[in-house]
Amino acid sequence: MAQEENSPGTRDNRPDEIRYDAQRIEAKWSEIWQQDDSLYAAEPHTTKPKYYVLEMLPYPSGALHMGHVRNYSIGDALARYMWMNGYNVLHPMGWDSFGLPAENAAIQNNTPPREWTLRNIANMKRQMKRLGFAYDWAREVTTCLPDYYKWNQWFFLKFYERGLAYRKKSRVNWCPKCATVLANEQVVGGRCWRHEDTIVEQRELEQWFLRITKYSDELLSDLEELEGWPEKVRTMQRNWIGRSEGTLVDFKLAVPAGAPAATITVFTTRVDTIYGATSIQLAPEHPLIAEFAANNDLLRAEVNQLIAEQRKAKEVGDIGAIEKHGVNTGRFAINPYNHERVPIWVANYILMDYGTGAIMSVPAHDERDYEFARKYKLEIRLAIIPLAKDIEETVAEPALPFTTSDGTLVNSGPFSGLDCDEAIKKMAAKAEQDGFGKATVTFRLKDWGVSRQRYWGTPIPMLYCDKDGIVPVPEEDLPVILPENVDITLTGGSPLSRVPEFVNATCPKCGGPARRETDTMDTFVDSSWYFYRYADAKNTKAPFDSEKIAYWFPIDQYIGGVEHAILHLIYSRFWTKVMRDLGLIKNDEPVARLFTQGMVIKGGAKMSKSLGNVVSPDDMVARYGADSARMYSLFAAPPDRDLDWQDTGIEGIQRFLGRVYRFVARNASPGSSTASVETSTAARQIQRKLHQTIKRVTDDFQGRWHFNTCISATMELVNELYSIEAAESIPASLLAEVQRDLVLLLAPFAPYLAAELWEMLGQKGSLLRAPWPKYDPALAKEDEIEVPVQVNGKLRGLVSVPADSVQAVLQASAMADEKVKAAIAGKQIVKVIVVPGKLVNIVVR
RNA sequence: GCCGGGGUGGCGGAAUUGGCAGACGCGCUGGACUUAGGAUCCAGUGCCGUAAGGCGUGCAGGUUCAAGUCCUGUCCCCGGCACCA
Repeated sequence: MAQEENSPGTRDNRPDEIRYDAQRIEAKWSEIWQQDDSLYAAEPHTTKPKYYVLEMLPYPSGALHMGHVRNYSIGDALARYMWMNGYNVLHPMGWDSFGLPAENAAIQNNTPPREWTLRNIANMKRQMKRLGFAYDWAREVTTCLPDYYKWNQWFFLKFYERGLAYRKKSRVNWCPKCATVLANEQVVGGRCWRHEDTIVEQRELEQWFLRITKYSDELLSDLEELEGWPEKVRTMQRNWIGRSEGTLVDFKLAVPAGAPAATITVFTTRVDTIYGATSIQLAPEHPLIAEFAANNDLLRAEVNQLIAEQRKAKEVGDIGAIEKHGVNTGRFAINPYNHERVPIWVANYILMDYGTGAIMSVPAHDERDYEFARKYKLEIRLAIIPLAKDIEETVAEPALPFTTSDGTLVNSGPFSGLDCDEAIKKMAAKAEQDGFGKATVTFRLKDWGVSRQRYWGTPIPMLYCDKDGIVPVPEEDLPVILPENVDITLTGGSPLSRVPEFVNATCPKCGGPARRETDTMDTFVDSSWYFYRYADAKNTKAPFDSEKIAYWFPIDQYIGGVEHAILHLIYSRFWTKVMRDLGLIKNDEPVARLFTQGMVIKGGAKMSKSLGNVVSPDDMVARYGADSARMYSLFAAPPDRDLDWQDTGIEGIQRFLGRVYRFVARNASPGSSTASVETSTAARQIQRKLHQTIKRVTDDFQGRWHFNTCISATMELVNELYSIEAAESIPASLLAEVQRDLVLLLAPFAPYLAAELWEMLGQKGSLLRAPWPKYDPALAKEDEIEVPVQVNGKLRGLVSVPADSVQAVLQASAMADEKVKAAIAGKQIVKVIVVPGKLVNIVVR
């Protein structure tokens, strides 16, 4: 019988007690695992099917938080399960290690960003190893090192060659706290994604953009194919891309005869309602307004007011909530369909950055226009009669005509009588034919601004020559190394611009002096393709070998937080499509299946320093062990939901692991039991439970990933073992089987304990390559079941019958039950419903 | 406003196809072992009721022999999008 020594630190455990000492076991195996870095390596030449499981790489902020532990525990359990099922598994890890916090830390602590970052990586890597995650560290990717960012620069040059990277001056989002530009995707409700209290300003700057909009249609349509992605994420991306079909229509300004007439182009999805247009509404920042206001200070002031209102609304984060407010410019435009003069207004609900910044206002068929028209007493003119079925609900307020439903056109000249759908087509065709408009598609998605006015990022490999203009750095000169010992202050402008050795360069075209681009790349560039690098992390000749990508991609399972649903996950889809078009890869999409796990919260709130409810993984590991911390993060909730961390909950897991440990330790060398599985009902019961448990855990891995129920199933098995063990001895052969399988079932969740018990059972070789247990449906089947008996739908009794009992037997047993007899005594039986294997319901009157 | 997800004991959560609501864990109560118990083992634990029994899955209806699960309406919570023309 295995025995534990007393640990000196604990109060005298009695010597005959076996104690689960997680710290001792985990220290021992940690040591063994450190010796062999190839332990979790994928096999280079194998006939096994491949499986690429990936968790989103962390930013090296300093230490892991429980959200990481949960994320990696899910991925690690899956990786181990797939290994045990005979797959060639790729399970790598890396560091998204460029970014602002390193720079901010540098300013605060006077530590260079590189040093700060590498120190954090070392610590987090230590934590990951201590938690026992099975990563192939030989493939580690660190994005802030030149061997990685060189390829960011290389890709940038390829993008540039293809016109997918370009420089332009435009209004961009500026976060004063970050002291840099932000991409549209990094602005949330008008605020910085990293500084929720900071309102993003607009600045006019010259910046580098990546032409993601070239792929708008494909990014949208391919979402349909991503059946392994959560619907929620697909919807978020669909909304973000924001495709909208409509028509552009040119309204000419009404001017005195002979004068040149400017044009206002409006975008509308409902050109069929254009005969109901009673005004034009311009965005306050529309370029034409400067002209209108040239000699009109009052108008200028009023428009400035509207601009201020829009800005205010953005700050509040609810642009729909502000009251509609507009100004009549006193000008008119001509509706090209009916040649009618309509007044031109400026309104605070029109956005310059969507469509054309100008709309035709149709109060009768648009809610916002309706509201606006009523406020300013503009004409409301009907152009659509809704279909009969919609009339009752839409014309609830008959005083004024209003409907947004489809229907039949009226008051619409030659188009009267058409259905809306047909009218849209014909009217767009008419516009195109007569040269005053056309059908078009607009997107909400904008090109990706990647310039950042900060230091800690990939230098953009571009030069500016007075003679040759913008000149790309030649490929052979890559990488453009990010210099060290740079003075980082938030004085504005890029820190690199204050490093003359960096800025001053030679033009590769003319050999004359050139100036280097001093902005760095958005860190989302780094994470857009990092998972390809894992397939060939050490390649110095290319970002990767295409053959290797063809083998590993797409990623079979990607796991991470939903907060990246539109940032990282849309950029990396874009990057994949560009790489495909460059001929580097074959796959259209990077990720076949995506899983977004819930957050780890405490006391109903997100963990945060200010709330003081942060749970530290190091602390949990020290108190309960890595196995308990990992397993609890899987047990406390299904992985897609938020998890409320409770310290008493993790104690329960530790207790359970102790029960497993003691059971196996006590019975590691089974004695000579005379009982046999065939003769002992208790043994049969254990055997059945074992096979049922294997089935449940296996099914959950294959299907819905509810690891919480996997773990409770295993707990039930252990509870059963305890209750039987006390009563009688278990046949030696069965005991050996059940111990072995129990350890295998735990291996994905509690790798340390599983390794220890595996050894204790005298098993040789890595548990990771041991085959996952198989269940036998015949052995899992119940012989006898308890069937509930209802009378009028209320539970009145339970009868024990053979599992395969036919209806008649079930009914007879039910009728024979004393409680049931009492319940139906003196009543007339109307009907008896018998569902074999489920229940009996007797309906009486 | 639109699109997702959710609402079940004191708590985290089970119930995959309509078929014993509350698995498993926490907490709590009691017991055993013990010099000791914050270790371990055993038992109990939805609510009301001494009991028989009744009531229970946000709320109100409906379908059904049978509803947490299906249908209609409604309220609340979380996440995303939003004067998107």
